[in-house]
Amino acid sequence: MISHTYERTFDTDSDGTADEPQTTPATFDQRLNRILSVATAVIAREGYHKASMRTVAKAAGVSLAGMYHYFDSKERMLFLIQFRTFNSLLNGLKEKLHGVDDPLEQLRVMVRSHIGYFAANMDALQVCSHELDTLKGEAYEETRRIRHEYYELTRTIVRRLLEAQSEGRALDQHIATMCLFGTLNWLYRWYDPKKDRSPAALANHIVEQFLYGVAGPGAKRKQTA
Amino acid sequence: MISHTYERTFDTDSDGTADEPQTTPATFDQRLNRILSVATAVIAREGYHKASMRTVAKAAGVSLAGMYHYFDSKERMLFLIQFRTFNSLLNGLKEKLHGVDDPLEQLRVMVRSHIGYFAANMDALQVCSHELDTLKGEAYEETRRIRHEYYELTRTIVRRLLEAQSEGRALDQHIATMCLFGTLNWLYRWYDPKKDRSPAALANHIVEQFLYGVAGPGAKRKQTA
DNA sequence: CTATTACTCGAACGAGCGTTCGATCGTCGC
DNA sequence: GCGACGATCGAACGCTCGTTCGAGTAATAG
Repeated sequence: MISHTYERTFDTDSDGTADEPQTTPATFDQRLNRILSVATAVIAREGYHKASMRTVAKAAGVSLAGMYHYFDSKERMLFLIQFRTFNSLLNGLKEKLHGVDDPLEQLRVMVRSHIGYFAANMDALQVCSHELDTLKGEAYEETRRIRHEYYELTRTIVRRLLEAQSEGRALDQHIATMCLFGTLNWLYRWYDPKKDRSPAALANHIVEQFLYGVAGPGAKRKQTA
Repeated sequence: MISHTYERTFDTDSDGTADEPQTTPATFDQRLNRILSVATAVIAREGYHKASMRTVAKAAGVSLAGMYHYFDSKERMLFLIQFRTFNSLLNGLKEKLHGVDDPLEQLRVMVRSHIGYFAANMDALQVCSHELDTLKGEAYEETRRIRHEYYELTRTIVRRLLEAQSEGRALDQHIATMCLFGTLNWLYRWYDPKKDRSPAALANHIVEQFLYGVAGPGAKRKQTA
């Protein structure tokens, strides 16, 4: 009853159209997913430390004690949210990147994938961006591994982009990548897909700006003081 | 004993070399500043909601009850930290921007100023970036006003930069500005002035990349799918 | 029919929280 | 000398927190 908490199916379609009759109204995973989804919304709104298990339980329609049949602690609840989100994000990117070789197109795919995922899972990505350093110990390391893989994937794209332009500019690939992540991870502070322009349009804008800057391609350079 | 809490001197040099003999070891403002400085460090490390008044008091070398002679609540303590930081940041930028007319040079000044301030006040800027939505009501509005002025100042620079290049690219000034802020506000997650390159070098990199992108000036364009 | 299992919950525990109270100690104006 | 005041603190209050416990229910297996 402890170790089963996240070894079960990931990426459930979250749709209970099974062929079995409704002996139980939902499977364990479906109920777990619903609680995690509610918890994600609450934590996104109030922050991890301020959000209480009581609030989440009430919002999810279960008792306080009932929560502890799905995870053994509040910290593990956050871990599940982050782990699943990072996993989805990474696997989605890997999938969409399959067969794409041109680094410029790879960048487009990466940014579109990230912003698309953000638009579809705003709360989850907000929690992942905001509570990056909240987890401790082993749980932190486990999420860090996934994030690092996501980072390496992106940095490789950036490196190839930087190599493609052979001018003497010494742009550091690590800094360039972190600037891109800064742009993307800051989205949750201001971007609202329902009010602002579409995710696709935003992705195009960000790619364009990341590639050619605000001064535009072919702009005359001034020396750097 | 309530209303005096932040109408006093800002921008204190935080250096207690007064000419008076040491009747009291420090003035009220100096002690307040020291407590706020310690509180900033603790909040930067643990986050606002997890950081307790007891922890801050212990770290500052005062009793728990003694804290409440300097601010009437924990929330006001955070407000003071944020208000003073945003004020310093904004006033510093305004000052450095004085007499600079070229928008390209203005951008350079803005990024240098921001990163310079960050390197000198990492904890404060981390707290301001991370706890942006923690304050509520009037206190939130007051800090928002300063942030908005800082934003407008930057957006004007970006707008003039975008106007300078008359090509048909439709880069949105708001999005472009938020991308820049994303890059800058995300610094606290990865940049360490003691290990990484100097603030000046980082500022140059970011300006260069923001202006001309990673594909470089004069790069051949491909149409956007 | 019975024993087991999965699940849910009300109630409580102990710890930590922000804040307040009342007393104490110096320092200064008078 | 003395009352007022700024500053400080130990102790406590009331509350919320994460977590646990034990009882209860319904479905399942033998």
